[in-house]
Amino acid sequence: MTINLKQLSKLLKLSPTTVSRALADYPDVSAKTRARVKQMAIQQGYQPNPVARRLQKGKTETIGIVITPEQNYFSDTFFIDLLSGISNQITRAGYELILGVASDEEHEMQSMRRMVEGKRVDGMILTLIREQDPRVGYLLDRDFPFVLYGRTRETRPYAFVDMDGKQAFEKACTYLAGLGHRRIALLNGEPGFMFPVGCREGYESGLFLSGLELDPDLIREWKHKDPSQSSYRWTLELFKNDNPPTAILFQTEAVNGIFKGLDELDLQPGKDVALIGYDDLEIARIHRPSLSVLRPQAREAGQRVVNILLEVIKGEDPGKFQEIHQVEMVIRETSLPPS
Amino acid sequence: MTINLKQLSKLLKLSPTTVSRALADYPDVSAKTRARVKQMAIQQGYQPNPVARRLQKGKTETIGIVITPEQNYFSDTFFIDLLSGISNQITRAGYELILGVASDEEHEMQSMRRMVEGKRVDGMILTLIREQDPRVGYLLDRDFPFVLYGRTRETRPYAFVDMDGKQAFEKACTYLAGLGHRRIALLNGEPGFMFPVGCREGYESGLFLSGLELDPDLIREWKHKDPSQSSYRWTLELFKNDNPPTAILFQTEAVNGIFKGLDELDLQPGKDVALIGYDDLEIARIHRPSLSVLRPQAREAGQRVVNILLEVIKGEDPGKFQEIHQVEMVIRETSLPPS
DNA sequence: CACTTTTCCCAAAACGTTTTGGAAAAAGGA
DNA sequence: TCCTTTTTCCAAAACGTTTTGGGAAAAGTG
Repeated sequence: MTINLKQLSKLLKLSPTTVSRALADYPDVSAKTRARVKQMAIQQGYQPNPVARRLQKGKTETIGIVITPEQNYFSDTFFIDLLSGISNQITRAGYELILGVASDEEHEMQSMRRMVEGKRVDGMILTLIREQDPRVGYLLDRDFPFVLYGRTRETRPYAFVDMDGKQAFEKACTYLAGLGHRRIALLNGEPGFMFPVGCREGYESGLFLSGLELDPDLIREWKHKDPSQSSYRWTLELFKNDNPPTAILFQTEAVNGIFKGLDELDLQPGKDVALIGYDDLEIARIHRPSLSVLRPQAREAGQRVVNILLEVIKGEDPGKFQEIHQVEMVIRETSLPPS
Repeated sequence: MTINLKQLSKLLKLSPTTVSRALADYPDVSAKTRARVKQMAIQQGYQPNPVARRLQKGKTETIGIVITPEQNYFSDTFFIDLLSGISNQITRAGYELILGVASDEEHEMQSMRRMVEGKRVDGMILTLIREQDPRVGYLLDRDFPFVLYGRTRETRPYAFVDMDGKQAFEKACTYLAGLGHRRIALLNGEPGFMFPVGCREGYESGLFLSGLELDPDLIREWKHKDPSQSSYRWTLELFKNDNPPTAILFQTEAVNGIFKGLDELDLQPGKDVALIGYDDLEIARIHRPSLSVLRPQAREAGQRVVNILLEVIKGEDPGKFQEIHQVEMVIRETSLPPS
């Protein structure tokens, strides 16, 4: 069916060596034959067999990622944007992306080990990072290239691309305080993961900068397994408070539960309670009133993750690549002053 | 770092041939040495280099899939369930899943061609199938193994796993008619794709079986690019009708727009208008009133797709594998009799 | 015991590239 | 013209497996 290096070289009356080197633009093949080779290669539709090249080069030209749908509530756009950016750059580099789907933490590790120890990938991309993440230690221990989308508690240097959740929540919090809100609640992500840590820091820092007191009653976490239900219940509890909040910060994934809770309490989103979510999901744009959000640039982040990983695979020092991306705030209709 | 076949065989004082054959359970190696080899392999953590094996075997042991997030509104659970079933079986077979992410139809084809012509995969899985789908012709023309999740208009035999949309919508339609509904609307998927064809057939057949007239005013399509907005606008239009419907059938992806439209019209879902969606997304379960749905078993379908593809790769006749899976109906709170 | 069959193992080839280490031919320098 | 340098090409090795095609030793058969 498709042509071979040997067959191609026979056609050209050249050695496979020369053909290979011509295609790779080595200087020791004359411009004339190089052109001749390239033309014939195109004409014959020659493409080097990637498996053979991988064997010879000792590289798989492949990058692995493991997703955990059960834990990571699959926000319609966020993760797909990230994946899209990742895939984009990987293809551009002539690499392959292999995907593992795991149901829980244990299978996640198992799937990753299969890729790493089975020599199936040159590098790993990690998402949904925990505060103590065994994957990071594992990869550092065997000096295997990887990049985190997120951060973890680890003293050894490693490469990561993270969204500045702290800055984002600080910005949202001071913005609301600037509007006159004095009671601002935080519905944070599940404990154990790293991202909510930054969110909380930003929230506390925002309160502090605005001269507001921290009230532990206004902070709670929702569960990955059941974002809507857990946030719904919390919303109801929240307003049993003698001194209920006038604004809520949260991750947009949990918005359905909050809407439902507010609806039940006859509170109008935006009017009676200001809302700012993290992640610009579709629901945020189509809901009436439309939801003010913090918008991370997931696609760009995905591209950076890959570019960095390729550098690390080349042997660059991972510690050099530690990026924290700013998050923009999009003001829509749910961030009004208190009534 | 990790051990080699040659190194392992040296350790065992055997030839690489024998070690390889021992591990592959060939009968021409004695039980004793086979046990010895296996034990040592485990002890040394030997794993055959997949790239080398692939070269020798002339198989990539890899399956490709291309997703198009822009077109395929990524329902939180449906596609992930499918992917999860796919990944599951692929891993079990010792294969790899490589993922392409394309932004549109053109890139979708391009990404697939890269996998096929670049000899990067042994087979392809296709989703989101169009009525006239160039991918199918392309793959049939070069006799390349593939399985469709869905169907297309193509006379040559090919393997597919499809959900019985016709049966599902017929069931939902007759159920609603049985409750006394006489005006049942259909908000269908985007034309050009194959799935909505079956939905419409089922809808029409359901009307017919219930002795109801078909009213073209009650049928419309939403857009993949913008499910909520398009369904929202249609909902508003629908009830401008002199003789508005008392029930709506639709794909759950479009539910947000419908809810929004009904809310604006002061119509209560379930009470004033019965609703049955296709796909059991999270929103269906958490919404109050909870949404009655048609529930395809995406995970099982994904597993079947892979098992079939592996058979086709082995050389089995694709025409033998044409499966249509039944879809169950889950009655919740939005399918009451008309008031 | 001589012959055949079975058991157990292995050397060499093959998969399709890229890299290594020249070598022949052409060009340049005196 | 002879020697050196540059240009241009290539044979052979290597990557790590599996498969092919035996071959020697052990076991069975008469």
